[in-house]
Amino acid sequence: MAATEARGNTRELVLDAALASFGTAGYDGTSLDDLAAGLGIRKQTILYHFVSKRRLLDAVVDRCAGELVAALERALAQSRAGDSGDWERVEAMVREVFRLALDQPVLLGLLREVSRPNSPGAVRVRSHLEPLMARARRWMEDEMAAGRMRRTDAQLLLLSAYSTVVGVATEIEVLRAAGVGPTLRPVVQRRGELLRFLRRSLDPAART
Amino acid sequence: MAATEARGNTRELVLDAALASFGTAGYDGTSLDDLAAGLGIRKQTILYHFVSKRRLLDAVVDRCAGELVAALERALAQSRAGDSGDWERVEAMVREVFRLALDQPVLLGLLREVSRPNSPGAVRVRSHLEPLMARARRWMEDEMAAGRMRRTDAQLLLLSAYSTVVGVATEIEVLRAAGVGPTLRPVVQRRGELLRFLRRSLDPAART
DNA sequence: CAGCCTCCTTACCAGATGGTAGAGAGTAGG
DNA sequence: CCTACTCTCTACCATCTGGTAAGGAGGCTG
Repeated sequence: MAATEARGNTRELVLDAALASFGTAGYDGTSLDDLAAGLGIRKQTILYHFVSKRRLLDAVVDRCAGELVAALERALAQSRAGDSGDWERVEAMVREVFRLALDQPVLLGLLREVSRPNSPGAVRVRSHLEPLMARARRWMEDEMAAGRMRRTDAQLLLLSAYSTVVGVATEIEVLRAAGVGPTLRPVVQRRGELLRFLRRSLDPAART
Repeated sequence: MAATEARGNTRELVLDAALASFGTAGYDGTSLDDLAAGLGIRKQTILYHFVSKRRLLDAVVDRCAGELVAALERALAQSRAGDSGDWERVEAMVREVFRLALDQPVLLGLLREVSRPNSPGAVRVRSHLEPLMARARRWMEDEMAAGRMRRTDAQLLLLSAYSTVVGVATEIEVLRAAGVGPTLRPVVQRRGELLRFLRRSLDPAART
């Protein structure tokens, strides 16, 4: 018992620290001992809550994916409220994702770590993202069929957008490594590029 | 003595395997034992040639950086031979880098691994890239001063281009993870985006 | 042959890692 | 008061890690 504050939220604190560590040091580069030491607790406390390191990663991924889904759901609901066109809806989603990423840069770190081919978290992330992707894809294909969207390869477009977001993570880190200070501008630029790319690909009213 | 083929090139074989493993499994995720086992040799043979795991990574990075520099030097020489304008020269360099990346996708894996914040190889890569970047930056700033290039933040532009290349690495992996087959098209697309971006930023003759 | 050098090996180790077993402390309910 | 449950701890372990020490086999040179 730490006797300090933080009574029942050890679990959450561990998740926070794990998210940060997995995102920066990577899964292999994160040791439970170090993680615990950073929190002033013992490694076994972590294992009590999460059973194994692997499951801890899963829990971190689950929580983050939950936040992402919630954010997207919110953006979708809002853009549905106003009778927006397809393009406005797409833009709202993209902006929401970037907002989430800028609010919590650690999320990007995890995303990048987990996008690595042999990452233990990759399958878990996939299981969360796949339904989202499939849903988005179906929607896009319906809109295309209805002539409200320009015809294009929906899956490839979605994956490209996804990679762009992951790429933002690396860009932020590259910039920080190079000693460039506030990283807002390039991120906003990437967002602009992505939006332009999507618009060009999807919006029937956009110039080719 | 393996008694098989491969006499004096054990060193190169180790470098090849290490490049692949560092690029996919990461530095921490690569064990010397596994690396050696994959080559049918003993871990100590690796250590004989490279002294330590860290130095092995350095050697891998050095070799890759050497290839990159050579490729860029070649592209530069060629574009100097013809009396190309600035923009043609920039384009030649970009195309050369992408060509190298497509020829040897493993290079991208390493680049991504080593672009991670706390990566042991990060400093080594920086020491290779910094002179290149500084040189490019000086050149660009000269051209800007002479009015042959549009004025912009040279460093930010270079870092952005760099991130784009690293981003290509993640994109390829994302696509492969999603089961999308030949990854040529999206890569070419990224190259096109980068070239367009650079042209817009640099070429005085380009449309805004 | 002797000596040296290169290359790869076996033998071994200290430290870190993820994980197990079980006890202690606090709290709630009967 | 006793029991049961939750949470954290100490103690311990098997395994894997990068790394050291030393030896053997082959080739070159004196």
